[in-house]
Amino acid sequence: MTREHPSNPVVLDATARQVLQVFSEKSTALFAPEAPVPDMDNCPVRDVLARVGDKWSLLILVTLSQKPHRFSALQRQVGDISKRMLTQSLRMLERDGLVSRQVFPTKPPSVEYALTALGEAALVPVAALLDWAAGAHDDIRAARRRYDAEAG
Amino acid sequence: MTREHPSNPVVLDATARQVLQVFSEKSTALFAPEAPVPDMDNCPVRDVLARVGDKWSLLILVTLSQKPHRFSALQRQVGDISKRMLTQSLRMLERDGLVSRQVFPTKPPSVEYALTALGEAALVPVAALLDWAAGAHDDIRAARRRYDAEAG
DNA sequence: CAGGATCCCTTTCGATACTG
DNA sequence: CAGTATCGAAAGGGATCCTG
Repeated sequence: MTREHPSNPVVLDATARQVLQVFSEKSTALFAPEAPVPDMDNCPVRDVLARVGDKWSLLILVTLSQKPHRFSALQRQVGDISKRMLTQSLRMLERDGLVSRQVFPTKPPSVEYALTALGEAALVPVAALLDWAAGAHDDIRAARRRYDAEAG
Repeated sequence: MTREHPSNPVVLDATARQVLQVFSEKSTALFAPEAPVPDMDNCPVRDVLARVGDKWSLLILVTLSQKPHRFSALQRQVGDISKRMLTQSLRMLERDGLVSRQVFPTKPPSVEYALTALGEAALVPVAALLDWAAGAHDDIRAARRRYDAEAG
């Protein structure tokens, strides 16, 4: 955060402009100096990308899209996630309103996690991205082999 | 990777099944035992998610979608990225065939980076995700306020 | 059962200095 | 200009132990 930024903003189309503005921490480098710097709590793109990009959130969401799960069942389903990370990931997802948490005061207690409507909606564009990724797999692997082959 | 996995696979629909299979390192916990364990080089979803989720790749792709950029111009546009991370990110994107790199043997040398067709195609589902994120921003922030308000 | 707290190792990434 | 090399701080994340 210490580097200097020359003021040479270029013309970006509206979509990319918005995307960059909400995404970049230092978007002032890309826009007029008087534009307000979006703080991190104000950046939905970084928020969403952080969830999508982290190790477990997406896997949890997809698992919950099948049906609601209790904590332990969720851990078994996801596979090799630790209780620590499962708890932590669920808290973030719950805080963002993507997952609901319902406690049943039985003995011993049971807690059921489920997708909210917002969580289900989130999976729509995510699924599209995953589909693209699956489709582009061959191309990516081919490019990778070419790259590694020359001057490896 | 040391935890044990009971063999209680559940029924998942085909899409989620594929997503989970390519995504989860321990997908054997979710599928039949005889299913081949996808190695990491064979997992396009993790690959793509790693690019989408990391700190700079997406910003670089969006910047390049405007027009090809030289190294220094790209660094200025992105904002507060270090040369180290810019180089590293570009190498990964180039290796995956999303970005092309062309060297002009001038003095001093100049290098131009541009999106490939694959890179442009990748931005389509990514843009959809970003659009959703922008649209869901208010809902997410509202949920967050509610969560933080109660028992903060 | 559903976590919280703690420890510690690994990876990530920024800063800095140097090179063809 | 376009990188490479090295270092250290910070974050991510697993293992383990403890609790209502």
